Amino acid sequence: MSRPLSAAIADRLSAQITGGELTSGDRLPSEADLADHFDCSRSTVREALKRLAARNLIRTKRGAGGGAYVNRLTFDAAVDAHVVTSTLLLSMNAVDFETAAEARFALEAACTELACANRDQTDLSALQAAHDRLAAPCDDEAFCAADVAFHRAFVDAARNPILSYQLAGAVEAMQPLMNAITYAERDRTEILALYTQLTDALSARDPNQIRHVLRELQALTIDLFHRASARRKSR
Amino acid sequence: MSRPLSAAIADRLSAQITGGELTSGDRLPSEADLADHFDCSRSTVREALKRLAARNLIRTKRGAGGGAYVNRLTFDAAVDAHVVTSTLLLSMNAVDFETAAEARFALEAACTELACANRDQTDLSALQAAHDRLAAPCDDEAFCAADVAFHRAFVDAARNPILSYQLAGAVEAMQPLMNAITYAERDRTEILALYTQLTDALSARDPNQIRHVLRELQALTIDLFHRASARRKSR
DNA sequence: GCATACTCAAATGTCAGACATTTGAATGTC
DNA sequence: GACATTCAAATGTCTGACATTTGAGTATGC
Repeated sequence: MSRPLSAAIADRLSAQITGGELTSGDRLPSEADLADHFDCSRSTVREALKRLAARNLIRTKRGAGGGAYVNRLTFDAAVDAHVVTSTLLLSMNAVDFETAAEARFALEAACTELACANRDQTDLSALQAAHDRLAAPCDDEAFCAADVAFHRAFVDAARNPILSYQLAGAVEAMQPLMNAITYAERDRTEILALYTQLTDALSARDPNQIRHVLRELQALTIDLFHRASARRKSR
Repeated sequence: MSRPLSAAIADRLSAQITGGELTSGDRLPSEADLADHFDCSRSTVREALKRLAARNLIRTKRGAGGGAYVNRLTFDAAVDAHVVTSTLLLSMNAVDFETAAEARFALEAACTELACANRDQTDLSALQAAHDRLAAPCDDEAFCAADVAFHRAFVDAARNPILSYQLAGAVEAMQPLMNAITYAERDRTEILALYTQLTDALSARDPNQIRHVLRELQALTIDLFHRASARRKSR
């Protein structure tokens, strides 16, 4: 029995869902029925169902009319999963900082044109609000959270949910790495100045200026990182 | 008991892994020990472990010296997960084609600069190979596979694994939607001509030309889609 | 001394049956 | 018609058992 039965059952059910045979809102048979159908015990079926639940493919309800229902995958849930995976990937694979920063800013630059074309007054407000929180005196954790909010506000300005979803992974997964910088480097005025320029450029719908600021931001980020690691090494 | 115990246990273990308390290669206690520690039955622990396994956080081995080991998340596994999630997200949320295409080509454009800077002879060969497979007479499925290979070769030319990982979701998740086009639209010469231009532009390290071709590709893709759906409606 | 075969114990994988708990729906009462 | 009661269908959990896998130690044969 090389492959556990519970995994095989999970695969078959999962294929039915991803393949469209079972669609959002459908109810799976009860655990007892599934056990009967797959000719195994209820525990085995349960383990299979837990695998699906962990991947957000189903949700289970107790009581009468309960059971396992095919989940509609929401953007929020997908973003969460993507962020977790990306973070883990970075932390487990010794990706060097410059590669990560390069990817991050390249992806962010991908939003430039669309953000200029589609940005709204609410986007500018969100950007400004995040900027204000960054400028106010705050602890490192709050600063980082506001930093993420700033970048997400920029991405969201493109008004393309797919793009926002894809980039959330890149932006938020960098957070632990960025933390290493801001925790060490207390002088945040340089970053803030560039953020101001970015906000202004988006307000003016000036893609070239945005690209310019992003390049500078990337250079500054990498520079800060090198300064931080040099200081760490010298101790 | 609002939240199932098995889910709570899964959360706690998962937090230990993502939080770095348990790192790649570490062995979790045996199911019996965990059951003892969490003061619950072995079945409940098992359901929690299956949840972790489904998310690729652990792998389990049977026999002596077996048990649950913290998995090292590989790029391949992360890409797979990302593609599945992205595909599901698109199929379950009635995203209109133009939004998806817009996101896809914006992301692809994000690779332009890096691809021009870092592209290698092997990248050009991979691109050419995919192009050849596209040009040869082949069935729709093979055409689509080669199409994906072409786009991934372009992305990989940026030589940034993080970027490749992020974009795999966008490129492959579009596949089902693209299928709808190529299956209907047999004339592939237009696409192939643009692909040739893209290959040449990358060979010449000409970012402006690449951006131009990508814009044309996006326009063509959307146009093909409209033609296909108009034809579908007229029947 | 070395290779092979055997045994053993520690784990996970599976099963069967039981009970607890939740919850919507049917039913009954006023 | 509004409210309380009962019921049955599910999931959630527990217990104990057995099957299976597998590495490590041990014995055997040469």
